[in-house]
Amino acid sequence: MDEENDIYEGLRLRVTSGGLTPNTKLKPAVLRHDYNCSASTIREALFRLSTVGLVSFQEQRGFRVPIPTDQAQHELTHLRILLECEGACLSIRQGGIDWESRLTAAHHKLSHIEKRVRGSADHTPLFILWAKAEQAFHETLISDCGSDVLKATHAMIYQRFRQQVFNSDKKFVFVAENIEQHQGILEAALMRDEALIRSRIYSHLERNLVFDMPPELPKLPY
Amino acid sequence: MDEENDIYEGLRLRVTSGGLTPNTKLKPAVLRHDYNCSASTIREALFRLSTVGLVSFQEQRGFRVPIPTDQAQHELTHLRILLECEGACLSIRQGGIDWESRLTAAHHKLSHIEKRVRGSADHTPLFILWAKAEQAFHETLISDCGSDVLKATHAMIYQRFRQQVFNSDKKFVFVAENIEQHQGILEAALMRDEALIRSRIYSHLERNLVFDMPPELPKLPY
DNA sequence: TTTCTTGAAAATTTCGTGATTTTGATAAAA
DNA sequence: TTTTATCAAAATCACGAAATTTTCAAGAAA
Repeated sequence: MDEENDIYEGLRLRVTSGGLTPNTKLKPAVLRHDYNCSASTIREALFRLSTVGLVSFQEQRGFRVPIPTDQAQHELTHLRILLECEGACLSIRQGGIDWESRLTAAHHKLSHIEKRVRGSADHTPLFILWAKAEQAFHETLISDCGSDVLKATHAMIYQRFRQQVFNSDKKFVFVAENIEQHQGILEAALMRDEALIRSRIYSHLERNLVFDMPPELPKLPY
Repeated sequence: MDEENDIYEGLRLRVTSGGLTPNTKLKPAVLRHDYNCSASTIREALFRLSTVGLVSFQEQRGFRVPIPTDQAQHELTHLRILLECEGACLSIRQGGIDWESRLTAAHHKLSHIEKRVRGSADHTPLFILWAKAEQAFHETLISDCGSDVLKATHAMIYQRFRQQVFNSDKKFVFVAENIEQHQGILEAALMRDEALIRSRIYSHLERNLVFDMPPELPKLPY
């Protein structure tokens, strides 16, 4: 089980950003050769991935790479907004200098990569790097919310979101506006302005909402 | 795998509302006899349960019934509030007569059981029945939100919440106020009053929040 | 041609076993 | 008394193979 986790991570990477065609069959008997282990071990890892929605599973029909749909993209984006707004606002209230510091650091790394991406014609080679940095930034944003459950739930949704957009036809994973949007989110965090950070997180993710969102929600009761 | 799912469900019921002492070891070699299958099959089901947080797992140390903590209870309650408020408000906007009808039906069932519970001294025999009806009511509440991801996420959190309170010392699973609170939520839904239903969902779950909640959140940006 | 059956090949699920690791009791040392 | 060492019993993990189910191509019937 030392390696079991490596296998899990390896497979996760492949189904989220490995360039696999959606609906591709994932056969334990084949994949075992790539990881030098038995089919059962692969099966177990795939099973775990299916539980979090990263591979689809049908009994007696094996595992497949999930098919991206507009509906799924919308739903995953919606939940990301909900969880990240909540986590960011709680972090603003509870986080200290340490949080600000870690967030600034994460943004610095991300920003550096994004500027390199903007310069180069082909984004592909930098993609893995960028994806890691972007994930780190968004996770740091909610890191001081004080809720492991919220963070774990967000991590699950974020992974599926990343898989969805990477595997969809319109693979415009990187958009130039990201740079200023990430900047804006960082600023709102340092200003400790909850309303502003909500609005900026929403604007940042908005383009992934394929249907109309409900116009406006009233105050939360807490 | 016909039975695999039965085994999964059976084990889920046992760890969530089976009266097992927290931290109890779950040994595949022992449990296999209860389900008439091999240890590997049990292991696989336990693994799936651990992925959603319903059993704890440490490599080379096997599976255990999770230990309830105040922190976990608080976090699970917090997320339930967040997801149910969102799901209920979306259902108010998008749900039709059918939704109202299903919700009324679910409440009717729940209400009937709750009145029986109030009368009897020992709640235990009715508990399974009540738990199912209460889950059905809360799931119906968000059923027309239009997001499978939101519903699946809520289901996961709800299960863990139920396990948490059932396995905690203070096992006051049923409180008399539930009756009027469920009634109040139903009314708010039928009135299509989003602010009111948020407030009532919050009040309903509030007593499970063991720490202070942040005072107030501003408007959401959408 | 289209639809339905047939059956062999392929894939999936379940299972028992051996290798490895942890556990826990007992004894030795500090 | 407290801590450390030892080692047998118990539990966990990975594996390969048997049993079951699905897939799909080729032939029969409509």
